[in-house]
Amino acid sequence: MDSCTMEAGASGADQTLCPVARAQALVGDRFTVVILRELFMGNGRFEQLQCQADVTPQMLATRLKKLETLGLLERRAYSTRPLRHEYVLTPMGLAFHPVLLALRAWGETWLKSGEEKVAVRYVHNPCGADPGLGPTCQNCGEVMRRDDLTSTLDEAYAAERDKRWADFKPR
Amino acid sequence: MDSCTMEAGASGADQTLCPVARAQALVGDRFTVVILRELFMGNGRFEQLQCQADVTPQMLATRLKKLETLGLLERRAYSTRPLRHEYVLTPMGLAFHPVLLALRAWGETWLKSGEEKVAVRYVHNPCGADPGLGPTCQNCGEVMRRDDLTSTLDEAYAAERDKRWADFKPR
DNA sequence: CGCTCCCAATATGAAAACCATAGGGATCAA
DNA sequence: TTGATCCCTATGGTTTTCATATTGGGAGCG
Repeated sequence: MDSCTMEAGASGADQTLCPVARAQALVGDRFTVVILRELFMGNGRFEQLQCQADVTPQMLATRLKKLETLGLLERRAYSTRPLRHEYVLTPMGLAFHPVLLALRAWGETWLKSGEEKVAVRYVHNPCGADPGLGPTCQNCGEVMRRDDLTSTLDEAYAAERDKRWADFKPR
Repeated sequence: MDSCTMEAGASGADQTLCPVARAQALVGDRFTVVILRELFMGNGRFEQLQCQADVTPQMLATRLKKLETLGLLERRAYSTRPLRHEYVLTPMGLAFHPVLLALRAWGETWLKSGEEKVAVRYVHNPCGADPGLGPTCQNCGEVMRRDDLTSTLDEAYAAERDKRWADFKPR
């Protein structure tokens, strides 16, 4: 195993008192956040992650091990006979959701041409309305909690994902 | 200039419809987020950034150029005669604050030994109380907006930063 | 058994990113 | 002139990441 990839931040990022720097030392690379996004979307299988996060299997294996070691996710067997595992977020991993929500809001606001629609639309279950980009529901004002949200992919984004999977696994 | 460092996400991260992946393609490396943190703290000078973010000058220069190109910050002359610049966040950069807030909350919650105090304590100006880890003020319930917050560094964290600066610039 | 498919990784060598260190140009103070 | 400060660039070696191919266990099938 490549040791350096597994370490947090080499120099002193894991010793600083700054929580942002600490978090960044764990999560600050090109893949981890996107992998977490997939896990939040319910894709926990190796192949799916590799496809949708656009990661090489090596990087994926390394990241998953790291995240498991850190306690953000755990392996769970979804099939015993051909022993197969999927990756599931732990409470620590689930607690990361607000970061993704904030990143989504920023990306939707600043990184899109006006043409495009919101990639993932939510329904805020308690009030039944679209909560917007958050962090609070624009309709009822409550904080957007993951448990209270139902998500729907925009048609174009769903198509993009389907295509990726189709190209990844040619029939 | 090394071309690859400047590009977003190589393969297709800037073409995906997912705002998280897009944001991650810009910001997803070991330095950028910490640099942004420093800018939010008001440290806009090259040397300070280099010291507090623990980055080599080369990486820092590259990242600053990238962030300027992307529109998150701009160079501003703070001295004309020995022409010196500092780096200041634009609206697009300022809009990134919720992400740092979410990262801070996660880091404070999951990445600290119980011993340590909160590294940065806020006062929520409208209500005068400590808003907690957010995203809404635990006292008055309003969303934590950067403009409404006054920050104080914990003594230990302030000492850590002072020491870094002292070691960086030996008297 | 012999063959193939599926899924989850690993191996390997090449390419890119990154780091440590040193240096350079501009200004100013002594 | 000498030294000091600040911002940034250059060089060369180390580490990480990528692209591609391959392994290995188990199942299904003839």
